[in-house]
Amino acid sequence: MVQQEVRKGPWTEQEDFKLVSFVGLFGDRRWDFIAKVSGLNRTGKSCRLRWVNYLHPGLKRGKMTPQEERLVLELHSKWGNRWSRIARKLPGRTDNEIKNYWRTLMRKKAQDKKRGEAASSTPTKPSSSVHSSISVSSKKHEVDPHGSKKAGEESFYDTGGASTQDEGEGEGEGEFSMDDIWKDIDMSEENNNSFVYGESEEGCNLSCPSASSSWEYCYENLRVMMDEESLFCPMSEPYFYALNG
DNA sequence: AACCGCCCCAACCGCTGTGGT
DNA sequence: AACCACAGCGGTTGGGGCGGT
Repeated sequence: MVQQEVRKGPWTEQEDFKLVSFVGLFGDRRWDFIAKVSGLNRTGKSCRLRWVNYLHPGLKRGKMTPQEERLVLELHSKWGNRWSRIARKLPGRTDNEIKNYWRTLMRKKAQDKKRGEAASSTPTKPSSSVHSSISVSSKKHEVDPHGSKKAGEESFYDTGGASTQDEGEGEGEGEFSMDDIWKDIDMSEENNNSFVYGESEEGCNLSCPSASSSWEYCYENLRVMMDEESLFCPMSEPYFYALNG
């Protein structure tokens, strides 16, 4: 009825603060609910996305390590475009991030290929050499705040490399030829599973860093904001009881 | 200095899966 | 068993920044 128009587009700092605070209160689950009670005129979906892809304290940001790049390639060959699944194996990385990374990588490859064909007489880049490390030294953002990614290795799984085992889900993870990496990841998962703000699901491997300063800063500000503006004080709302009682 | 093109990332959209009633 | 609401996923797009001309 009074329903204001749903906000879209980039999030403001204030919105972020609000969202973070409400997730802190109610956990990272009930997005529709959070969207409503927070007063953000956003959809639950939008809130979730913002949290998962940007605000979650466990996010790494920055360049993918060569290890991560390799892992992405491997996992994609195994599972195809199951980004969220792949993301679960990369602590601190989001499906969106991986998806974007992959997309960029594929585009570069496509371009390289084209160029190679253009210079057909002498194909300079034999893209057939699987796992030859192409260093797509993409000029861009070499030092950008969020960091850029550079390509890992070669291997052509366009976008559904999954064909091999895909649905098998197989979880044949054991026989994966990347034991070291797996161990690494398993360990990091075990170590990071204790995230305070939400009962992250099995998959949510956004590890909680030793309190990222930006996170603390953000949360502190929130408290202040809520004090000063006494934002609808969710504590006093029936919602609070509904959830906690 | 201005313009153009490319690249990256954040965010949206539509569909599917899942749990509750 | 059917329906509904919500969460999650994958695909796609638009904006902004950077480098090159």
